[in-house]
Amino acid sequence: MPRDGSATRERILETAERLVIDNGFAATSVDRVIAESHSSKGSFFHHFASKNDLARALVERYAAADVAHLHAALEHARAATDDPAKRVVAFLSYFENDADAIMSAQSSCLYVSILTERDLVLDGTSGQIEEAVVAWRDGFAELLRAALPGRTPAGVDIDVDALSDHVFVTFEGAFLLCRSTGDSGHMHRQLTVLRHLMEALLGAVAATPPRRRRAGTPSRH
Amino acid sequence: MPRDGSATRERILETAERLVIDNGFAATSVDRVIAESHSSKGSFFHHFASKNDLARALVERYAAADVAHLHAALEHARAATDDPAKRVVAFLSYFENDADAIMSAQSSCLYVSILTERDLVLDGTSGQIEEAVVAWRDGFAELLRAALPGRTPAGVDIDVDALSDHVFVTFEGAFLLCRSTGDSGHMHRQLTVLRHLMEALLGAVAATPPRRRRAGTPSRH
DNA sequence: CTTGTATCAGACTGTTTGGTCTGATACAAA
DNA sequence: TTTGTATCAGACCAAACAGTCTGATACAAG
Repeated sequence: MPRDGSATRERILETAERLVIDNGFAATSVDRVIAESHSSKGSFFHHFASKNDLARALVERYAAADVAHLHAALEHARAATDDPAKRVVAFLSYFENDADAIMSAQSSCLYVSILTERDLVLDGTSGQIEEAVVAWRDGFAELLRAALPGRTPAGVDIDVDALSDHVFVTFEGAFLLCRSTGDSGHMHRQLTVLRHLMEALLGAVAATPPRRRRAGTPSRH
Repeated sequence: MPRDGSATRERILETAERLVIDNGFAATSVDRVIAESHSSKGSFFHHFASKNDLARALVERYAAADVAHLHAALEHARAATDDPAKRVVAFLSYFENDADAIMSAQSSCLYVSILTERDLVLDGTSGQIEEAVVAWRDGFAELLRAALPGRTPAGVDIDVDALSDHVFVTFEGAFLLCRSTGDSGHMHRQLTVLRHLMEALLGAVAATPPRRRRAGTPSRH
C-alpha cells in the first residue's frame, strides 16, 4: 500500500546507515537493508540506482548533518564569549558535553566504514567526505588563529591547519578506540583530553613574554 | 611444485594484508587473494581453515608487529635520557620520525579495516586488538606518570590512561585523515601536533608552583 | 471514469562468493 | 622402493549477491 512516498527512502537510509556503521558497506547486503527496513527490492531500486548510489546518498546525508553539527558548535562558541581563547575552549566543551549523546545515537562514524573501502571512495563519495573535513579544518582554524596570534613559547611555529585537523582526528580515533574496547566512554574522555591539551597550549602561548605582533620576528620563509 | 612450505603462507598473508587495508575485509575475496599471491584454492584452505581464520592470522601478525614497534619506541625513549619529560617527548618524536616510512609501507591501519566489521570482531580477533591497545596505553602511561607527578596548573586532574590512549587515537585518526584527503603527509603533521600539545602540557605542569608531591593535597576520592 | 505516474511487491537471473573434493607433486622415513 | 605426509592445483558446488522485470496499488489530473 504505497502511501506517503519518500518516507520509505528515509527509512531505507536510516536502516542502511546503522547497518553500514555496524558491519561495513561491503558486508551490508541490499537484501538485509530491505528486510530490516520492511521495504522491497522494487522499492529499493526505485529510490536508488544501485548499491553504490546508496553509499553516495548515505554520505551526503551524514556529511550534511556532520557539518551542521560543526556550525552549531561554532555559533555556540561565538555566542558564549568574546575572548578568543575562551571561544576555543567553548567549542571543544560543546562536543565534550555532546559525547555521550553522540555515542548512544551511533556506535561509530560512517566515514570510517566508507573510507575503508577504497573502490567506493573513488566513486564520488570521497569528495563529500573531504569537503566535510575541510569545513571542520577551516571552521576551527578560524577560532584558533584568533587565539594563537604569535608563536609558541618554545619558539616553534604551530601549523594551525594541522592543529585544527586534530579535532577531526580525535573524533575518528576515539570512535575506533570505543569500538576496539566496547567502551563508548572513551569518546567523552578523549574529548576531555583534547580540551586539556588545547588549554595547555593556549596557556603556554598566553604565558609567552609579550612579543610584538606582526613585527620583525625573524621569519623562516 | 611444492618446495618450501610456509613461505606460501607468508606470501598469502602479505598479499591479504595489503588488500584488506586497501579495500576492507568483506570486500576482499579469497579468489583475489589467491590470484594476487600466485597461490591456489587448495593452498589457501590448507593454510587457513576459513576466511575468518585468515582475519585472525592477519590481526595476530599485525598486532605483534605493532606492539614490537611500541616497545622499540619505549626503549629508545628510556635510552635517550633520564629526564621523565624528555622521555615523553623522545617517545613521541620516535614516531614522528617514522611517520613517512610508516605511510609508505602501508596506506592505512589494519585495525581500521577489521574493527569496522563487527561480525568479525566478535569472532575472536577483537581480543588481540584490545590487547595491543592496552599495551600502548600501559606503555606510554608509565612514561607519562613519571613526568606528570602532580596536578595540572589549572588544578584539574588529568586522566593519565586517557591521555596515553590519545597516542593510539591520533594514529588511527590520522590514518583516516590521510585516506580522506589522499595526503599521507597528514600522519607526520598530526604526530607533530601531538608532540607540541604534549610539550605544552608538560611545560604547564613544570611551570606549576611547586606543590609538595604525595603530600596533603586534598584528594577527591 | 480514464489516463498517467509515482510507488511498491516479489519472482527471477547471471555472476560471484566461500568452501569442498579429488588428485598430483615433492620429499622424508622405513 | 614403498609408504606417509605436507603442500599445492583447480574443477566443482550450493548459497548469497546485485540488479532486472512484470505487474499491482494508490492517487492526482483531465
